[in-house]
Amino acid sequence: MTFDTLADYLLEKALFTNEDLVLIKSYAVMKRVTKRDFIFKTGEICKHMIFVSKGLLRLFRVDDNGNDYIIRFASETSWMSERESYLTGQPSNYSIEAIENSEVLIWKKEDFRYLLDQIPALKVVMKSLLEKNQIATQHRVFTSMSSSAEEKYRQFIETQPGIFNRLPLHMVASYLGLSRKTLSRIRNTS
Amino acid sequence: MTFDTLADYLLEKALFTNEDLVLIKSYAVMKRVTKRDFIFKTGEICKHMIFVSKGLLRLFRVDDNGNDYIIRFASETSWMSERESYLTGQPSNYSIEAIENSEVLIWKKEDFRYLLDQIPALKVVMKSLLEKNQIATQHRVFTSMSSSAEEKYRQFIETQPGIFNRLPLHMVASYLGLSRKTLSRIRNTS
DNA sequence: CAGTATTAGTGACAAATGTCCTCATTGCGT
DNA sequence: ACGCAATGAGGACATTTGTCACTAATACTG
Repeated sequence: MTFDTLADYLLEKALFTNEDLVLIKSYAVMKRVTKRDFIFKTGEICKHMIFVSKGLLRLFRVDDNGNDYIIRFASETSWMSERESYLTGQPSNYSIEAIENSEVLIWKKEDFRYLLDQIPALKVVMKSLLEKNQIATQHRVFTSMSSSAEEKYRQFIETQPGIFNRLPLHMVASYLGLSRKTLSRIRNTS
Repeated sequence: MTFDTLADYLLEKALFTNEDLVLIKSYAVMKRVTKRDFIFKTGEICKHMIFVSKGLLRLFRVDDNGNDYIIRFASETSWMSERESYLTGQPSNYSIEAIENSEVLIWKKEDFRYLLDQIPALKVVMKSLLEKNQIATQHRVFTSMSSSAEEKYRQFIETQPGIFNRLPLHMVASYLGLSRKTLSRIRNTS
């Protein structure tokens, strides 16, 4: 069942009592989304925290020319939300879409804040997550500047093997900031 | 005096009692660094939190070919540290160097953690800082993918005017992930 | 104040990457 | 099962960006 995935995940990360888990669950809404469904659209204000129990999501942004750039993916046992809008309360420039049929758990922002206050272990988990995310993003900035297209591609396969083979190549290109052409060139020079 | 800059900064951000400020100050060590001095070097473990009272620092990383890439700058009333090493306790891939003669306040990691525990206002300030930093970094990832060299340059001037005119151009190039040649081309096509 | 290091610019050329288009194949929805 | 949409590849060409080498101006240091 969908919530078990979260429970297992949490218990792996920190000490949660059964009551903690029940409380967390009580505020969660389970949602099934099918491939290509939007969970969240540009212009909306992000008022939810999302946990992916099954499937795969993408957070992306569209530029003035209509090209889209994937900021990050979230597969099973990953959290997803648009932090900027979530924190500032401003309309978001990003969208969240399901790449596969997925199952997610959703909490309202206020409820999640309440849970963070009530359950120290949850706070610890989320804080460590943020830190890791920050480190990963900074690393990505460095890689995007210092690595060739080919290196970026190889690194992506290495560091995200589980996700890589579930993605159409144009999404890999979008994530890496490359054109499809460049990507297909790289692949045929290996 | 150096510490006053911090006090003013903090009082602008949140409510601090006089005792709070005295406590924060009591753990701080003031340091003057001259242009080109390193505050922190690759390979070391980052065990300090730094506040820039005066001057300008850069956090950068060198790749295998010896090219360096600036991750971020920190001028007066900015915090600086290498979060990754600071959090993980692992040797850092980054260095911190003074671009101008600067004055900084330095706290030991343990002391700063203690201060965060003792002074809720400080925690609030630092947390909000992290969030802003996260948002800015994510935005930078998007810009690095979606914008041309020229757009990146224009955006940098717009968003960091105060820092821009204190930097040699090759550092702007390094921050933007461009070659010096590209940057000078851009500047002469305006 | 001399001398060295730093900085900005540029020409010639090479390499990387992008754009636009076409085509074949796969796979999904009705 | 059929048909359209999505996917992956690639040819031809344009554009961007980088590399290397050199010059000139400026700024800093002893």
